[in-house]
Amino acid sequence: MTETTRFRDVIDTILNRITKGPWGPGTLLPSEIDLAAEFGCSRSTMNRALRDVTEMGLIERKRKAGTRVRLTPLRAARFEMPLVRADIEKAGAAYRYALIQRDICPAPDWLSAKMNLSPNSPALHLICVHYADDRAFQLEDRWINLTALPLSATQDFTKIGPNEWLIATVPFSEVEVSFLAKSADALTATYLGQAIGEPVFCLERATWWQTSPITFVTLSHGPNHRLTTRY
Amino acid sequence: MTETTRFRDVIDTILNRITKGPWGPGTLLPSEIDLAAEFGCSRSTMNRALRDVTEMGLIERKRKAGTRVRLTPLRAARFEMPLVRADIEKAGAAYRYALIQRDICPAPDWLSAKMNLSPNSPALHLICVHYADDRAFQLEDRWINLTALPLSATQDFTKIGPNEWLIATVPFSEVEVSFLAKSADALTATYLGQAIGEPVFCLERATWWQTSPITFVTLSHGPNHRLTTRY
DNA sequence: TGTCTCCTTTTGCTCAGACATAATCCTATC
DNA sequence: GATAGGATTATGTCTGAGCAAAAGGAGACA
Repeated sequence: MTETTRFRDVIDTILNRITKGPWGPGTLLPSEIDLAAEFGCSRSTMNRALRDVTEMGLIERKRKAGTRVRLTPLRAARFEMPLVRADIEKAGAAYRYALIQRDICPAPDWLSAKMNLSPNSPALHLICVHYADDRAFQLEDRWINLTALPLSATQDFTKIGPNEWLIATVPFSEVEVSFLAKSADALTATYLGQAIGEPVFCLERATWWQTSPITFVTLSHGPNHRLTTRY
Repeated sequence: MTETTRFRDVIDTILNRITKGPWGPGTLLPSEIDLAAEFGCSRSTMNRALRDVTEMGLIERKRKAGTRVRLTPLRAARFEMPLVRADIEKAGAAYRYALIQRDICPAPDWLSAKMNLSPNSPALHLICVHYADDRAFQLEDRWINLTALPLSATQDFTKIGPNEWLIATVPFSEVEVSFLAKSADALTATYLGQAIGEPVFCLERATWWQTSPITFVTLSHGPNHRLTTRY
């Protein structure tokens, strides 16, 4: 009698066979139909199980070629990145936002290179701080491509942060996210209340919409910040 | 004529309605059946589309209560964490591994607390370095619960790293991963070739198997390391 | 008023069958 | 032997139907 659901059972068995069982790295699994027969379920169910295992990063599937256990069984983890506001309010703190600096200037070279902008195209440069109970929680250093989003030049960012405005305004399509550790520079140190050179946990996010670059942001966090997930 | 697949079209439309259309945060969507009728597809297809959007983190679903747009539209990102070896070899560098230190001692308090170990239970403590072309790439500081995995005490970790051994030996079930930025301590500085206090990008991973704690590891990376994903 | 039970709605999952599509394999042809 | 094209096969997707499980709501009853 199955306690849990069918496809979850199937997934468990598959995981076991991959990690300890006979299906070592590189193994070509039987076809969906054969597996469905073996497990006594329909192909739909087997398909769903195998799709889920694929998402976990353990197998690769190609039409006609079949299903193969990856040579390097990587595990993929999902990280949720809520709005700063939600993040702060969920922790029970009061959220406050402040615009520190606002500039319109040609995009610097590193930005043009990273986002594939035409050289010297105009950009809106914003620096903001997000506070949790009057403690600085996150420093936001954002560039917005004015060619793609001229509307942002007239937007007043003193009340509503650029992040929330962008989410409400632009549909996302392509996003590149990076996590890294940086030394606090003068600006970061000042606003996050750290010493220069102290480690800062940063998230960089570049966003495109149908190949047109929209925005690039660096989010720097205060000390001891960590991003966690379970699975 | 649909260029792409049906459920992908449905997803796109749903995303559009959420981000710009009439379905603001908190909206209660129509039932699967009604939506399927509106979109001219079967409930299965609609179900898959809605499940996918749920996975993206934009909506929440509950039986009988219905489907609701999340108040805080978080976006989830998937990060792949391959084996160090695979990571290094993919970059075209030669992989080398070294065991620096091996200890058997009672688990320290912070570890017992974090992993929910009984106090002073024996643990195997390993420190290893992973090199890419003779440059130190990653420092691995690992604790293994000897009560759950007594086999590891007799395992020779001078040739094969504990990570690869564990992956091949223990089926994983519950994993907690954190990213954070640390200051390099003496040990890290020595083996990663950095100055003390320099920022280090760290990954912490705790692993359980059926509620029994298996291992806790801190992976510290050299300067300028970053973890990136696109979606 | 409070609580307990039963009913209904909505999502969760499974099934069998079907067609579409990619990619490999094989064969005919030059 | 090389190449082009068709047959084969495994996955990708869709359908319509049905049962299961969760949970809100209504009504009975103390």
